[in-house]
Amino acid sequence: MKTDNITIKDIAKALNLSYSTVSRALKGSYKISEATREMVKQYASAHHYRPNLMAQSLKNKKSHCIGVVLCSIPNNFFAEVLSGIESIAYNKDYLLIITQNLESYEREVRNLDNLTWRSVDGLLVSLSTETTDISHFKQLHDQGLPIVFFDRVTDAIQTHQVITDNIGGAYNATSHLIERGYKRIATITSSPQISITRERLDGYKNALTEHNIAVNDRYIKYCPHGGMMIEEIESALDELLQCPEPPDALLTASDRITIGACSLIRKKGLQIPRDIAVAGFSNFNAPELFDPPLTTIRQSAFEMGKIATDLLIQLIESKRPVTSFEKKVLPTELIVRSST
Amino acid sequence: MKTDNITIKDIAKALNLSYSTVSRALKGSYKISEATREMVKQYASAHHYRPNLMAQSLKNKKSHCIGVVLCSIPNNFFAEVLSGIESIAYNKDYLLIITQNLESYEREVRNLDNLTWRSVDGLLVSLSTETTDISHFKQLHDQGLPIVFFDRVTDAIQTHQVITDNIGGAYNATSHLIERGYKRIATITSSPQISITRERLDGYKNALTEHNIAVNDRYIKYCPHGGMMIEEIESALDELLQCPEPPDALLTASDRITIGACSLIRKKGLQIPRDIAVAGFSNFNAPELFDPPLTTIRQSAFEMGKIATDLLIQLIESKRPVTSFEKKVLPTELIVRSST
DNA sequence: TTGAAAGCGGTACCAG
DNA sequence: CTGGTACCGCTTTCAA
Repeated sequence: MKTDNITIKDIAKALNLSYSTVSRALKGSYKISEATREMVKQYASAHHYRPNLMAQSLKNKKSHCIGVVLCSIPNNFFAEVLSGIESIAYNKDYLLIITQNLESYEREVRNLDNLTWRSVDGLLVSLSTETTDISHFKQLHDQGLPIVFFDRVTDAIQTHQVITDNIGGAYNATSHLIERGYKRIATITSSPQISITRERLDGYKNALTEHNIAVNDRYIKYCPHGGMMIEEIESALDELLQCPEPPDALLTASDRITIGACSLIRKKGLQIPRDIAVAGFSNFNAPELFDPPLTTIRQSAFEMGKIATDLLIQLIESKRPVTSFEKKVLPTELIVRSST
Repeated sequence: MKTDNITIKDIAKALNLSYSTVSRALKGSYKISEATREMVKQYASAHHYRPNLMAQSLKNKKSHCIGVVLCSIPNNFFAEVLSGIESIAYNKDYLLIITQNLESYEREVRNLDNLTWRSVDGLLVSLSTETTDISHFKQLHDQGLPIVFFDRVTDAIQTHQVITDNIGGAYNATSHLIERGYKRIATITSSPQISITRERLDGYKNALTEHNIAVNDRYIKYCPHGGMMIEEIESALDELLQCPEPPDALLTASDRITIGACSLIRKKGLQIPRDIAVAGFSNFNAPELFDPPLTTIRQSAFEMGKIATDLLIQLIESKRPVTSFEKKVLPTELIVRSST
């Protein structure tokens, strides 16, 4: 099976050295003569020596694995993040274990359990929409497992965070709608408990308030499962449309909600933007092909994955305990098209 | 670090048994008295015993890891496949190592090298558009590494394959275009060397021939990188439009090509389907929102991931060498919308 | 600077 | 049915 790799013992025998000498030479230890180190290294590379990672893991209690916790792989935004994660992880020779929880708290817990069993060296986490109790993460973190949160984060655990400028993104989009002349701007957003919802809502409210428009709670609708089920988007939309003064513009707070809402609006025979304008957070790769071309708030998803992974690997490989943590905030880009 | 798991030795000490007895009891070996087996199992579950996977791997030379080789994670089709792979792998307690090669042969080889170093138990492979020489896979396969190919496959290695009914999908779409009255049907497809290109082209040609339309080679354009670079789509499209008799309909053979072509057609000020009709392979989740709503050939991507993973795990866990291999062909669904 | 040996956590063979 | 022990491949004390 596999390539029958040569081991340290083979090298030792061939060179008439002890195992330990070979091991030290390969790691470039200082307590080794230049000559033997060179000899060993030469022999090793000539014979394509590759350390057995399982043996190393067993010994060092380091698996060189990173666990990824997120809701759904085929979600455009997360797929792009994953691509960024992969690009860094692979260059630094970390292996990825990817789990998806489909916005279920229960699956998140179960996946986490599995990941720790696999003894990952660190965790990249974006919380599920259902998650409020984060003790499963807290416990691991307290035991010393490095964690970096991205996108949907929590302040209850002291560690690095990489997020989008959700406040700014929502603020800009809402301001844009206001400047376009829309008066009754509603929003359909994700579940109330996750960070991105709070922040996007803040940006939305800030923009309204600054423009002297009263925030109307009837114009704010939540999708407990982040739009994973189309029904929750539909009922949110229906409630909005049945308002005495139905909204003339809509800010949608995620890929799934944006697409779902557009699709439903069309099904109801309404026209965008004539009947209702739509601007949404979305990382679709072709929003200009939509009918009408969609005004989107685009996030730096690939970048987010790269930065989070970089930070995590720093944590994992740091010799001394890290005590100061960063909160990286990535810019959004508002791309105005004819849906608004 | 991590949960300080209890080991077999701890159990042995606590119960005054030998390591081997405990080990056997846990694996449900027959040569163990009912009484001790029960006792051990009880103690183990009471103390949350979890076998150390690294130790097991080292001993058994099985990593319980599956390596995935594909071109790009954020590609809709592959993201869906991945989701299917994850769903099976996770249930069967396999870990995924995902690599992307961005359609580069060189990266594919390098990734593969890394995967084998990681000593994966098996491989799920979809070839890059650049790949013609598959000796890197062949060598591993000859050494006994289980491999299942999906989507972009090769017949040069005797193993399971899971593919889309590309011939049928392209045939149906082309026939549909013919029936709609289009006379000059062109196709922009992926690189000539990969299986899906050949098959989709066959389906396209079959449909034309059956309807007594001559196959015109000037109407067949390739994208060597599967449309990864927009320039290759653009030059393909330009050449088509500059034909003496430019096509009145276009069959696009992948997600990226479909989106890219639509986008370029629009940029050129042409209208779909008035100036040129478009039907394409695509797993976008909202083709009905496009302008115009897009006629698509949808593949069973999630299903493909599930089946491929199932087959691979069967291969991995099979006691006796497997000699008969399956070629699973998954149906496509032609969804007619107004772009044709 | 080098070598011998213990041990990481399991598994499996050989005795009894 | 159970215990003892060698070993998977590598790292790391402890001696020399």
